[in-house]
Amino acid sequence: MSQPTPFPTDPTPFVAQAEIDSPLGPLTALATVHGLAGLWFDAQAHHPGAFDVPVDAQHPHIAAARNWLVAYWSGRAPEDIALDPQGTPFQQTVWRALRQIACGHTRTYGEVAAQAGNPAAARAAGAAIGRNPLSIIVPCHRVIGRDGSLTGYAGGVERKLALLK
Amino acid sequence: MSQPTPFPTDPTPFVAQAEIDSPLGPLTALATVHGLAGLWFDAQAHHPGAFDVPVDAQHPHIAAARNWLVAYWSGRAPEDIALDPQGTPFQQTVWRALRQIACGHTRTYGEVAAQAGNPAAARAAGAAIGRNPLSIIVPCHRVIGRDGSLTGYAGGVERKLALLK
DNA sequence: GGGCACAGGTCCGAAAACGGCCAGTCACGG
DNA sequence: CCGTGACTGGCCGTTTTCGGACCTGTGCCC
Repeated sequence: MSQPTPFPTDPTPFVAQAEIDSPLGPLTALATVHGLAGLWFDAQAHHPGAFDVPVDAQHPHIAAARNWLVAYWSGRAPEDIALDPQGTPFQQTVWRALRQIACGHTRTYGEVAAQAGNPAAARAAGAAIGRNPLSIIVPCHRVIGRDGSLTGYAGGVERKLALLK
Repeated sequence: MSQPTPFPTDPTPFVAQAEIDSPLGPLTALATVHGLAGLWFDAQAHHPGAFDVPVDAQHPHIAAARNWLVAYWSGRAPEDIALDPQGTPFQQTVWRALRQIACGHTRTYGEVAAQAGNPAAARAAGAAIGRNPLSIIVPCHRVIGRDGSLTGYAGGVERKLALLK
């Protein structure tokens, strides 16, 4: 195993990475053969650090991510792209639930937990959301506290607010 | 929860306890509605301490244990009795494996671990064996080191040796 | 060439700690 | 009489830490 491996066990190896600029700061994209595996703001919380993976800005999944972001920032509806985030089964379930939150809507942590199968796991859901490897694309920023507070965002609450614009 | 609860979570409550004498010293027996849950030498290692459970030497499962022991000490083959030890899944598996060691035979910790599903978990098996709540009945004393050494016994190595007679 | 003693090493569960939560209280001020 | 805010105590999956009834290799002594 050569990578810093931010994930417990690592079923699918990473094959390419690249930097992508954005209005909110530079992003690092990471891909497996199956799809986009990561998209982090540089220096955000839970940033997995540097990867021992070749830089390839032309890799299909990374190019797709760039196109997705271009559309997103320009206000158009991005097309679905192949995603392959690595995580525990529970985390996968939570992230899948997040993708179903339509643009412009919000959800509470408890609701996300319920949709993930366990209404009582709100706190665990919060932890899973915090570990979301696909910033922006998986809209973890659309989850807020039951009382309406933002409560937190790995990329910084100010970014969370900006994304909810 | 009123008991000292030696077990992580306590699925089945205890319903009766009693003292039983033996050639190797007094034993404390503990029962759930499903069967015998504990049989400890007094003052042995990992002894769970006193229980807030009524003393009932006539309880069916405890009486069965007493009969079992009488047969055992007299050299006869005891009949199977209902057991209900409380523990983690891994521990249950290990204890089940122990029961399959025939009288007069021995097994190494590694072999027990293998039978429990993970050949590399010899050390963890040792820990599980040490927590065996059913002294004598579950023959944890028939497990020895790969090199033949006794290596340990919660009730004291001298008892382990005596039981292997 | 055995046999024994002895340290490392490593590995695995179990137990404890950790949050991007939530509901239930209680004490205050409007 | 409500609304608000601080505080409390559970909840739950993950992560980290810990401890051990092991095992294997080495070195020394017959």
